[in-house]
Amino acid sequence: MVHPFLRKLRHGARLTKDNEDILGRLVQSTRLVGAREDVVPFGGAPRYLPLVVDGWACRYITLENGRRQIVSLFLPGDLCEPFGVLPRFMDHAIAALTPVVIAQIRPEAIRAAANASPRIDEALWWDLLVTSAIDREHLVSLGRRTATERLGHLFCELHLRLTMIGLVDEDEPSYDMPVTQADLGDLLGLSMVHINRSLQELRRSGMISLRDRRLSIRDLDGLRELSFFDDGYLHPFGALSLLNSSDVSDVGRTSR
Amino acid sequence: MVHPFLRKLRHGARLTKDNEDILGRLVQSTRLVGAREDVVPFGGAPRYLPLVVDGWACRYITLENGRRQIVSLFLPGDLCEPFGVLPRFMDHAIAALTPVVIAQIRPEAIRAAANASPRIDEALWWDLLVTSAIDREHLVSLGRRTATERLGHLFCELHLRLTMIGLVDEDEPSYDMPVTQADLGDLLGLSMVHINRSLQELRRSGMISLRDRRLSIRDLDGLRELSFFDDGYLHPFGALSLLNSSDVSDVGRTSR
DNA sequence: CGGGCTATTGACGCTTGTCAAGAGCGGTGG
DNA sequence: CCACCGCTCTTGACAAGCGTCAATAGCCCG
Repeated sequence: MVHPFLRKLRHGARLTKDNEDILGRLVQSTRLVGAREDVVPFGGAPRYLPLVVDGWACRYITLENGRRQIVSLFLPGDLCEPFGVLPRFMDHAIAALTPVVIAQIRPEAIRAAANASPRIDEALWWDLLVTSAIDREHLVSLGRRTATERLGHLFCELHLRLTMIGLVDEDEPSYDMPVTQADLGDLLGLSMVHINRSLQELRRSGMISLRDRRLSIRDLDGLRELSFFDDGYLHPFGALSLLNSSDVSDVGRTSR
Repeated sequence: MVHPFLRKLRHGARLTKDNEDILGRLVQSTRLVGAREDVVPFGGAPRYLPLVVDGWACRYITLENGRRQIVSLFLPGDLCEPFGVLPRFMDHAIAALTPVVIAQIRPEAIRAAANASPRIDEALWWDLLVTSAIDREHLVSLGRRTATERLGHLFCELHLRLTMIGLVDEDEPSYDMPVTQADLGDLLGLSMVHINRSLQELRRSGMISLRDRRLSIRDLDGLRELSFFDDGYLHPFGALSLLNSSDVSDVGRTSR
């Protein structure tokens, strides 16, 4: 049972056994948070960096009129704030979407780990870059994709992110999607009703099936095309060039 | 004439003269990019971190069907990528919205600067946090704000960001807004036509005036209320608590 | 058996997009 | 000097996407 944090960071740098020991020690102190509870409330000054060990969480912002927007989705292995610093004031909140196990990391410790090894440093910066890229694609979805495109794009992204941490059943790819349609609405900037209708459209067209919080992708290529999904932003094979980690052969990618 | 990069970072940490010298040396190598040209193209592996010295730039992503979304807006003093690393593959592009002067920074140099002084380190991480927060609010706009709210929020944000670098005329606050309505559409996830109509609505209601690429804010409080603008996310008085930079008295803020 | 949460469906209306045309303006070349 | 071009802004008419309101059904759990 490899820790999801390690599973993910392995995609960002070639970690040695030693590196993984150091990283593993960072995530030992954990606590449980119930579904729909805040992991870190709005406005506070957190004392630890939260990292999701198990379950799904999110970052959200609530407007004064009650409208809520989920800004980021956190899966197992995801660090909820940039490593290395603690915000002095939370301009957003972190909440559990399902019951979650949260590891609490001290920023001094994670910085020390980065300083201890260039590969850890590389992995952590890679993670920061990928996290930013995910948020950017999310923003593009809200700005320029239709409802079904947003859903399709999300499902493709989750397929990749969950694959990275070994949570996808690969023949007829399927994975658990333990969130309500209301949550999906808040995530994708749509109403719950419209999410429901768009999901049905995706089902009718044979792209997906979704029952009992389990998503099966029936036509991955179709879904990718429909939603303009290009996996380049997830940098599946490393993204940094500060270090010369040589062995990065070229990866076939859309070039425009 | 203080460099806008310094003007901005002063809001993030108490920089000494020495600190500022170090930072000033980072931004000495510059080049010019014409309006509408790419500063860094999609797909490339940049060799420098771009920083805007003068003019306005943006980060954008184009979908395969031609729709464009501007993801971030860069003003003078803005670093266009997280400090400390170079992406090995650009999943987006950086473009000039007006003619811009770009400083080219080597990531090793900026990391060395961060290591040379805790205050520089603090300022750079503060900048990273503020930049992320701006992107998050942008995402909230696209997801949960109407057209006029998005415009109002943008104008409030620009008012603050431009104030930080001394580009706002403060009696009847006004500033230059050198972008086309089409650009605003791509930034706010709307059509150019709808931007035009929404701008007129803001004019008619006496919130703003906008002529010859100059924006005047007639009713700042009204604009803030209308667009659910809360300046907390810009962390105007420092945002980190890694270092004990003591003298941060409490700042009055909306508490939820 | 009843309450609460989630998913579903229908009817209706508003926000926003699309298409198209025209006006204003600065630059350029004959 | 004027005609022409290209860019931006503006306006109108219409259509489409999505939100809101409301009602119902299914399910789990007490």
